[in-house]
Amino acid sequence: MMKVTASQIRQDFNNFGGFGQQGYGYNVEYLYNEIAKILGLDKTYNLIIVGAGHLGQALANYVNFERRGFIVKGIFDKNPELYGKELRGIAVQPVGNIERFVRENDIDVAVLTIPKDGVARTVEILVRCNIKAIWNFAHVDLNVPESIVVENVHLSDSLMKLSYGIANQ
Amino acid sequence: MMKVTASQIRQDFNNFGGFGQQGYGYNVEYLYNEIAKILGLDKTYNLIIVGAGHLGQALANYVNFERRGFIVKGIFDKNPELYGKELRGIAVQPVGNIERFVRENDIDVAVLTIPKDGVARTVEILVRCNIKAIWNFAHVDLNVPESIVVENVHLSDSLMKLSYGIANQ
DNA sequence: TATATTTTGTTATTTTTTTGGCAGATTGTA
DNA sequence: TACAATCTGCCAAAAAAATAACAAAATATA
Repeated sequence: MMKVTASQIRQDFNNFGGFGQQGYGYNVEYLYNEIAKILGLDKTYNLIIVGAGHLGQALANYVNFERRGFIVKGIFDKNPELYGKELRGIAVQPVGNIERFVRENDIDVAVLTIPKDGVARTVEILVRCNIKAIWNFAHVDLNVPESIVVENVHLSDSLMKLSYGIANQ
Repeated sequence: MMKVTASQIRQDFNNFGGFGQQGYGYNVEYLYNEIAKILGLDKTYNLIIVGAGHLGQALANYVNFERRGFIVKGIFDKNPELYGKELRGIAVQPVGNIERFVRENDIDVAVLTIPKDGVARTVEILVRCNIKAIWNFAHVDLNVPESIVVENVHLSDSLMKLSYGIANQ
């Protein structure tokens, strides 16, 4: 189903340890929980969304956040018309509040869903208040210290992969 | 800047041919266009968006589609309240219209931004009317013939990668 | 003009990843 | 109880990818 060989799955697992029992198999529930621990899904993290456009709103309503241990604490935008608008019970705030909010609410992760012109300044602020990680949906690569975890979602790249797929059957 | 060695870039290019001139270098504009051709970005494709929720709306307003040769021709949703609502000048239609629309308008690509319960039925319809490719934002893997190009954007996976990154510095 | 420098294409080497094979451990069956 | 059958962990082999090295071709410099 996953288009992966049994051998590869065993090798991959064994990079983190042995989770099964020879001759018997894997206990699926135990394995699932162990993988969750490896991925850090047993911990919870506080999160803010920067950019309350369509994508930001889609993510704010993204149910899986909680399931993965990410708790949406704040939403920010530079558009005054959105101030106070509630998404899942959380009011949109001005981006000027980010620095104080992150420091006071122990925020770990920022989701970036803003146009690229605002990215550099926003990232600077996030770095200054010691954010741990950035989930980056902006179409630029971020310039941050090594210690900050960045996970990019570059939809442009994905679209170009699709295009290549069509062009080559 | 890209954290890739010069050697690797040369190797990668040479999988598709030689684009430079020894001793002189690469003509950047020529190289850019050649890569665009390889990726199929010189052609245009007709596209529909299935699911006009926040994510669908975000993508409908996604400016880069046109730049990459993808033209949004139709938007569909099952929620009657959205019927007729215009996004970038295109009215949302009932999902029941998909089959006829795809056949009549020579649609190449479908963007799936619907909850997972509706996916199987929708994919069946898309396969039946010979869609070429699916850009899949739904949180399930699709069951389609080999000949159909599928590009998955699994945000859950990305979020778990982020989690792993934080858990391991 | 001769020589040094730069830069790509290509081949060789090294490293990494994937696959294959088998021993050890457990369950099922005659 | 003996013998298959099944399934994981681990090691070996094969394949793939990344890196290194160098020749060929162009420019820059003395």
